[in-house]
Amino acid sequence: MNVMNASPRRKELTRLAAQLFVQEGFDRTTVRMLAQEMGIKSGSLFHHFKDKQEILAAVIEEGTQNALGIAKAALQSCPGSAEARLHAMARAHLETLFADRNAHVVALFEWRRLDPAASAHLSHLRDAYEAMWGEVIDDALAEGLIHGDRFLVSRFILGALNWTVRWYDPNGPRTPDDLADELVAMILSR
Amino acid sequence: MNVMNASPRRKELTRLAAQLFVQEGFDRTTVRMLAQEMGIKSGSLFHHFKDKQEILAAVIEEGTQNALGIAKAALQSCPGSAEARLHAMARAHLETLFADRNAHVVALFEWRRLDPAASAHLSHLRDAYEAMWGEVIDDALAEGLIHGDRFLVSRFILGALNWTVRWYDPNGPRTPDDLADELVAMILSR
DNA sequence: TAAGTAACCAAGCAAGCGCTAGTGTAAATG
DNA sequence: CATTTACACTAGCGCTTGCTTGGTTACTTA
Repeated sequence: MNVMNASPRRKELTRLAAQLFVQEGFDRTTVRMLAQEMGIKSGSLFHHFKDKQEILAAVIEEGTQNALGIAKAALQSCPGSAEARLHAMARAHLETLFADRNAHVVALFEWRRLDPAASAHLSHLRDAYEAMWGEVIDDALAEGLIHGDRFLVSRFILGALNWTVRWYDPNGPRTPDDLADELVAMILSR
Repeated sequence: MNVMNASPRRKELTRLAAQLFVQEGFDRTTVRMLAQEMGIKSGSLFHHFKDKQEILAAVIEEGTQNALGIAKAALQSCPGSAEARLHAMARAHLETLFADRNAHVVALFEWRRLDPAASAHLSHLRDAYEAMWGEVIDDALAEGLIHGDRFLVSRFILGALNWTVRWYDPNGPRTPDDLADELVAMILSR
């Protein structure tokens, strides 16, 4: 059953589940499909995960933890100006968004399928991540780099960034960093 | 069966369906739930709609048609500057987004559940809507109101606007127009 | 070498799914 | 008055769902 472990096997199964959840949506993904993708039979799945819900929670937790880690690293290695930190956060956001694209798409669009217990637990992770954004945006506002309402600016920026998963093509001419820089340039007061 | 009619009865059923699709998601909404919400038995549902897919298509078509109508009206009654048209489009977008919030949430987050035929048909409507945005943004770029890549700017703006359905509280202190104005202010080059 | 454990499988259950068939009835239409 | 149309009903078919059961296999450790 392995309630909260992170064996390599389970990590790999989680990765495959994320892929299927994106392709089909959580509800339409059956345990039989998941098992087939993993090369096992559907019964065996329940050795690794308590139930289907736990697979969803594992996928979302994985993505959110990675986002937190990358954002922290980005800010730590960037003690510069508020403008530099704004750039760094935007880049970090898109970096993790496309490095773990499947997990993040699931987190963004299948969150509501979580049962209340899992949702409550994962909300804390997400809140911690958004709090980091809040600080960076506060500093940018304080320095006059951008103008507007603290809350609205945060939501608009995160909305524009998150929505990229719906249209960004990694095989196109632009890198995620290009997107981040262009968005920051667009909102900076000049 | 009523393949493509728009009787008042059917419109009301579509509205109720949109509400349930938002609450539960399309896949988890059963025909029995839909029927109960409509005050009829599940079998009777198939007198109004050919199948469950058609209900989804009706919901999305309703929302998209309204968006098109409102945007056209907004631009027609606003032959002013590019800046005024930008404001008008942003306001129109949020106006329809929250006037028909359920339908638009379904359109934004359940689009992939459409079968290919319905998706192809509705894509044209959506493309027509996005083309209107494209023109307004082109004009704003030409006049130097905003700067950046035509494609990216469009995506960022629509992303920020669409994402509002995930956090906007109509009982809060802000009106949709407030949001639209604040977003436009944020991206205008000053 | 014996015990323990992680990983897996075949089979299947109870519940729920979308949808169909066939029927009844009241109002609109010729 | 006869017919059609719109809308609703009951009953259930055929299938899929998440999950369980009872057991086997392969590897690690004492």
